[in-house]
Amino acid sequence: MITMSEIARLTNVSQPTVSRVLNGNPSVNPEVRERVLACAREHHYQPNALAKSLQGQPTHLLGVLLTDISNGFFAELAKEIEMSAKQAGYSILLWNSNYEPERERECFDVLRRYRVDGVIAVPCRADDEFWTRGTDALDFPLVIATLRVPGRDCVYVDHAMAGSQAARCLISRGYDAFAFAGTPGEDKQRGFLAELSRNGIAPERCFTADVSRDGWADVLAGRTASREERTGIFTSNDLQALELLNRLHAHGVTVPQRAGVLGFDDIPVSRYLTPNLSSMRQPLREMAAHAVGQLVCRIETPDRAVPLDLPLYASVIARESTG
Amino acid sequence: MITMSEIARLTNVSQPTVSRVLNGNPSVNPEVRERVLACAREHHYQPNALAKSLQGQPTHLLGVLLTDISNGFFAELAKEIEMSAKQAGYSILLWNSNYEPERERECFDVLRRYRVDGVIAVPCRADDEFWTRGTDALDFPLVIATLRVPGRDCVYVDHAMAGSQAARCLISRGYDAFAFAGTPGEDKQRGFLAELSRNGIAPERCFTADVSRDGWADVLAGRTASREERTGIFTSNDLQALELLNRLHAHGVTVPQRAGVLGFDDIPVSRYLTPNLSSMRQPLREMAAHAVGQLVCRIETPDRAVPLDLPLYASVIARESTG
DNA sequence: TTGTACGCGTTATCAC
DNA sequence: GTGATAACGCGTACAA
Repeated sequence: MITMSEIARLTNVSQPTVSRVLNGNPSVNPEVRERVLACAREHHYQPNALAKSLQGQPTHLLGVLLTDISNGFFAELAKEIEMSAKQAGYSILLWNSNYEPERERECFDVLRRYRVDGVIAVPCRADDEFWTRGTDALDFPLVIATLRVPGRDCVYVDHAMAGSQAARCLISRGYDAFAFAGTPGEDKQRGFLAELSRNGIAPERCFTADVSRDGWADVLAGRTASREERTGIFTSNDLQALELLNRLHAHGVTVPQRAGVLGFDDIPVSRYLTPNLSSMRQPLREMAAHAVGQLVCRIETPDRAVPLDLPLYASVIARESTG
Repeated sequence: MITMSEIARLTNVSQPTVSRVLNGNPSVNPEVRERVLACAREHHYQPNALAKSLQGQPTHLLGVLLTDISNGFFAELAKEIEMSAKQAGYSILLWNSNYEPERERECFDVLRRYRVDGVIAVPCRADDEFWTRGTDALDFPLVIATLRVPGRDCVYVDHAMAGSQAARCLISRGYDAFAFAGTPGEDKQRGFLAELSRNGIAPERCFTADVSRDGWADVLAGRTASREERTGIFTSNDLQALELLNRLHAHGVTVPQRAGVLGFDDIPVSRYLTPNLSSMRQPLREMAAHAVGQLVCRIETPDRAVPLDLPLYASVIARESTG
């Protein structure tokens, strides 16, 4: 790959002059400028970004640490991040943790080696001290996406609020029994139960299916089939909703008549199902744009940057499965 | 971020000695070694990968150019590539072309700036001269994934063969009318028709629905509903299959009794549908492993590298939708 | 075993 | 307007 010195040699000028030309410095003889530019074009010159960064210049590299990019949700997020970053002039170094905390640390070592200007991360767990210790001397700004980590810059969807919206949706559709499928204790469940409570429905009347247990969908479907009431079910993500629809069908429970199902994430296939799956959409593009924006702000104008703790809101996409 | 020179200063040795310690060169006084290592650990030293590469050392960066990572198929591919690359000691610079050829060229400029050691690419179109001109002086080895580009290293699934397998599957299930949904002229269609032909079924008897036309699924479903025969339908990807299942349902066509549906890509949701969607699975992991392997071989042992043009084969995953 | 000197490609600071 | 020159962090001769 051709270098500035090489162009200088070929055009009989000094290397700094080449640098001036290529960086648009006006104080260069027009003739020389043309000669140099022509030579650079001819040889497809591209500046060595690595050498630049040796002089303390930014690398224009952003590390993006995800748990699992094969998950459609994170894949979409990655795409939005990549697009926002590209627009801001940054390239993406991608890393999957596969939900293994050790991988996360490994990632940081590697990203430091490449002197990335900043990192956007989706931690495996928000409560890991690796992420929470805000005082840790990091070599670059870090923005957390999809999770709230107090004391750090973060953009995330308010899952408790989402749970609450889900409850309101199911209540308004006339369901009179309720169930939640997900991980007991998670924010979506808390919000869901709280909203039911506010509407005079005791939390005990809401059955929770722990999706980490095999056969949870079968159990929940069976339970739904055996009851008189119409059950409104909120699942923690769309794949779980699909599995549940499948089991409900097997148990002869009609959707949305006997049971309503509301998923989460609004994966692309939702709209093609029979019945179409109602779901909740996270504002992915906004999340990505805010994350990149905050990161770039921290990088380029650190003094003007202010801490960011930005909850965004999911929205209900009502289709057939909730009537 | 601490540098070797800085460690040298703190430990009262010269910078090259630090270099020797950190690179495991044995000819260093054990005491000095300990002192240096301790200092390095204390300050979380990480070598500057960029400075290394300035001396002609590899960057250990691989460019990965995809059309659209938000597509579940490419997301999975990206994950497998990332895993293989990580194992081989490389990191990933990710870029989406969004199916825009100009973006592809842009990508190459950027990747050259970062002096990536090699690139794995999924071109928008295999016939673009940008990809086919094998003589183009590239600055790094390039491996094409998912598409065959004659004269270049490539790993891909044989789509014509896949079409043929699809036909055999549907024939064996007793369907006696056939349809293909996809882009007219694509390899899968060619293979599908050829295999039907070999089994005494004239290509004219196979209806092709052009998925680029709005309402194709409705048309195909209507046509299927109006016929006596049981129709075996092969779709170019699973999302199309989902849309079709939806329309077939609307037209009262029972699956798999009156129509069989075989998708392509085997996206994760397939198994949760009612009926479960039969599909064809591409060997993603193998494709990624071969691509990375070939690339690493070209990078690290260029003399031993031989051209690669490797067709892989998709396999039918028979579920309920084909009976 | 250790230190000195140099070069990689670039930017920046000087003189001229 | 232009060309020396130093500096960035590192590896590698070579010298001691």
